[in-house]
Amino acid sequence: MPNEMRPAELDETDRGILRVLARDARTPNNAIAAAVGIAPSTCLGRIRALRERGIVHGHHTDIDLAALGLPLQAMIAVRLGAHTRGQVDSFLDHAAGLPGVISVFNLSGGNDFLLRVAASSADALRDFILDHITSHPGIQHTETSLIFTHRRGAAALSAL
Amino acid sequence: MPNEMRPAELDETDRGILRVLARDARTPNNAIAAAVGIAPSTCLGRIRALRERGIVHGHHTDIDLAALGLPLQAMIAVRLGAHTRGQVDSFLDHAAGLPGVISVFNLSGGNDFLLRVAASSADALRDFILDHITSHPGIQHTETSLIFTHRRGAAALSAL
DNA sequence: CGTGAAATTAATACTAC
DNA sequence: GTAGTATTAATTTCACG
Repeated sequence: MPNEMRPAELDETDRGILRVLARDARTPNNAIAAAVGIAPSTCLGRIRALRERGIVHGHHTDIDLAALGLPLQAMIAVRLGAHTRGQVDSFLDHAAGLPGVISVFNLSGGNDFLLRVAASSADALRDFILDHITSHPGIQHTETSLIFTHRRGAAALSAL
Repeated sequence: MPNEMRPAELDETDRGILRVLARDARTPNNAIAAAVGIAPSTCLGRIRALRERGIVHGHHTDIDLAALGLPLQAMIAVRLGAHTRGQVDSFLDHAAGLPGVISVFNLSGGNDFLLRVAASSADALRDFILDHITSHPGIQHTETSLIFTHRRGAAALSAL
């Protein structure tokens, strides 16, 4: 989600901290400090500043959804009839709050939205689409693809 | 990425721990313990077990890519000519390692892959596609959509 | 499994450079 | 901005219920 941020001046120390945090967000402050060669107290201030500057959004744990009873994942492409800001924002809010939704993208091009969802079964996925997506006002078309596999890239790391 | 996991028996305590970690992966162990009503030492063991059982994959920090000089994000749909396992795996490995790639999905349906990428500019995005995607052997078609906005859902939380 | 106590290690304010 | 130091708090191990 590109927002209001300018390129922001990050020195090599900040980059090092981010590199460590991107790989393991639970790394102790202590260990981060050692990894980048500064004192722990300094490191603490840096991390706090990175959060306050909005460069660090948060820290999330990747949980195996299959282990939680959601072994299926799908991408649902959604097209709206109209494209007023109201329609778009309304659907975005709606979709982000639905159970099983991992992420929602608002896109340019033929499809307006892409939803990544997790489901317990093919039936549950179908029900999800019928109950929460196609039933939403203004939806013109949906198209669902199963996600066979997912791989995490290293976008953040490659930019550091 | 649905893999080999069975629904896995998670009691209410495990679920509580995961709920806390999903929201803030840097929550201290003893705060998690207090939140779910167990001793810190017990909590530590639970968290370790959740990692060993593969239920927790890792902890990642969300970094603002715009602040890192990558203000643009796009979804690139990719279609292969053939669909042998070799072709698919080869592209998956290739794509996941490319700079700026946030995630790679292997899908059913018309498009074989979906790449979420971050770029510094429209030119950089075009270069990325020409240099790394369309130049890859076996690529039949690509289609790029800009990501205007992204919203994180609460899939994990809704399953806990 | 769960715990509580003990030892080690880390987080956090300060202070000062 | 950076670090040293003192205090408070958290992590970790382990013997035991």
